[in-house]
Parts: sequence; structure tokens; C-alpha cells
Amino acid sequence: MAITSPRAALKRAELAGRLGCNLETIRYYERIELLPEPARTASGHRLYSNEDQVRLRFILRARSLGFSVEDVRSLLGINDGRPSCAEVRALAEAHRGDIRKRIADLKQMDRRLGEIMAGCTGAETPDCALTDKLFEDR
Amino acid sequence: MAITSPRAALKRAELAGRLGCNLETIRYYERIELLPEPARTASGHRLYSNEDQVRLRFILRARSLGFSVEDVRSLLGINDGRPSCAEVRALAEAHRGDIRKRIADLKQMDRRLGEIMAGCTGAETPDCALTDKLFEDR
DNA sequence: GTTACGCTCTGTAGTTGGTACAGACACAAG
DNA sequence: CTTGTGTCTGTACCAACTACAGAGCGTAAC
Repeated sequence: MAITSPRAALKRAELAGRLGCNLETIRYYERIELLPEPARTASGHRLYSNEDQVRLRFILRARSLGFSVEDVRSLLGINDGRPSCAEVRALAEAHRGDIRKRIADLKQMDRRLGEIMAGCTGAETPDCALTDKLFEDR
Repeated sequence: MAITSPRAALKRAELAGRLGCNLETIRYYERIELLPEPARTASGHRLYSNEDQVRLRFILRARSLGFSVEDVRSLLGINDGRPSCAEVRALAEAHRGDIRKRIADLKQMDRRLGEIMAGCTGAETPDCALTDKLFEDR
């Protein structure tokens, strides 16, 4: 069996290295019960199976898509058992709605910022149209 | 002097109500020294002047434009004295860059989510293309 | 006068999703 | 056998609030 085989038991840093996450993140996910308690060596070092690796990869991917930890919990069926495709779809659509709302909010922020920056000349004086506008009485 | 005059001293809830922020936020800003300690009644209740109100409005507006608390501190000249227009502009431009990066990240997330949702049919079965893709070995 | 209700006071804990220690032990190389 | 690196545990820290408990104050009604 090759050293890099996905079936070899991995230590924490090896798993983190493979999946490109922080070392401590793994322990964190274990603590909040996204990951099960792994096997241990006699002296207590964690050993991760291929199954653990698959599960962690799932979690990291879902997180990178912006799903919250609670969403991931649902997707993994930790709360109410494995979700149906319909439930997954509903979750994903709600999440997508969230993302789009955040984009819209940020765009509005950018636009407002642009408006308020107009007149901020970049002079070396303390008179600044931007701060003036934020102080205005309107 | 009319009751609603901007010069009347306001209690905490009145100030929060006028500016539309949470009650506790005001005390929080005082604690982190964005707001100065206000005047007090004999029995210790806070009294906010018009100046306090103007300053809080500035803070809330800057926050609503996405500036961090530290940014606001700089804009208010708490750290290094009142910033020049050039400094304000630099801060605002850096912040705008941040916003645009966040928009780009969210758009990519939305796009990836769309890709991964393709094939998630919404059936009442546990077989779901979305979760399958997140579990995949790639 | 007093009683009831609502507002304010203080300090502290909880939120989200990790990240970073400190101090103690384990393991492998030389 | 030592030395260096990796792992263990628990706990503290980050942003930017928000919420709450328990005590005190203010005022209007009765």
C-alpha cells in the first residue's frame, strides 16, 4: 500500500495538509460534532480513516460554497436523519437566495460609497467631502 | 425649546430610537471608545447631547457603508489625529476594493452553487446529485 | 403615600466559525 | 540519549454586536 493511498490512516496534520484546511479546524469540527471522534493510537494520537477524510472534504466543500455549519449539519443528516433530495434542494435554494441578497447589499454599499466619495478630492487638508457627508444633519 | 429639538438631552433609548440602532450598541460604542462618556443625571442615567447624536450618526453611517470599527476610529481621528482628505480617500478606496472582492467571491460562490445544484432534482428520495458531488473523490 | 410598571444601570455571557496559544507528553532520527 | 518536531488538552482571542440577570430609578395612577 502506497504511502499516499487514501486508505492509509492519517494524522491530524497530514489530513489538514491533504485537504488544505487549518490543523485546528479539524479538532473544531470534532468538538462541534460535525466529525465523529476518530480512532486513536495507544498514546492518544488521532488517526483518520478514509471515511473521515471523505466526510471532512464534504464539510469543507459545503463551507466553501457558503453553507453555514448548521446547514452542513442538516446536509449530513445529523439533526433529523439524511435529508431527501427535495430538502437538500430547498436548503440550497434558500442559501442561494441569501448569497444573492448579500451581493445586492454589497452592490448597494459600493454604489453609496461611490456617491459619497464624489467630491473627496484627496487633498492634503482635513476638509473632506466624505467625512462631511457622514456628519451631515439630513 | 420643543421636545423634539435636536438640542434636547436624550436618554439612551431615545437616541437609539432616533437613529434606528439597537439600545446596547450605544453602550458598546462607549465601551470601545468610539463615543465619549456622556453626561449623566444625578442618579447616573446617561444624557446625550446633540454633539453625541451627530457623532453616533456618523459612526452608524460609516458602519452601514461597511467600514470596520477600526476604520471608523481612523475616520474620527481617534488613533492619529484627524485624517487628511487624502488619507480618508485612501481608506475609502481600500475599503471599496474589499467590497468588490467580496462581491466577486460571492458571485463565484453563486456560480459554483448553480453548477453543483444541476441534477439535484428535488425528488423525495435520499439520492441527491448535490450531496453526491460534495462527497465525490475528485 | 404607595404601588406598579417601565426604563436604566452594571457586569457578563452568547453569537459564528474558526485560530492561536501554553504546557505537557509522544515519537523518530542521529 | 538527546534533540527536535508533532500531538495532546484546555482555554483565550477575533469582529461587532446582542441579550440577559439582578438591582435601582422615575413617574403616573390609585
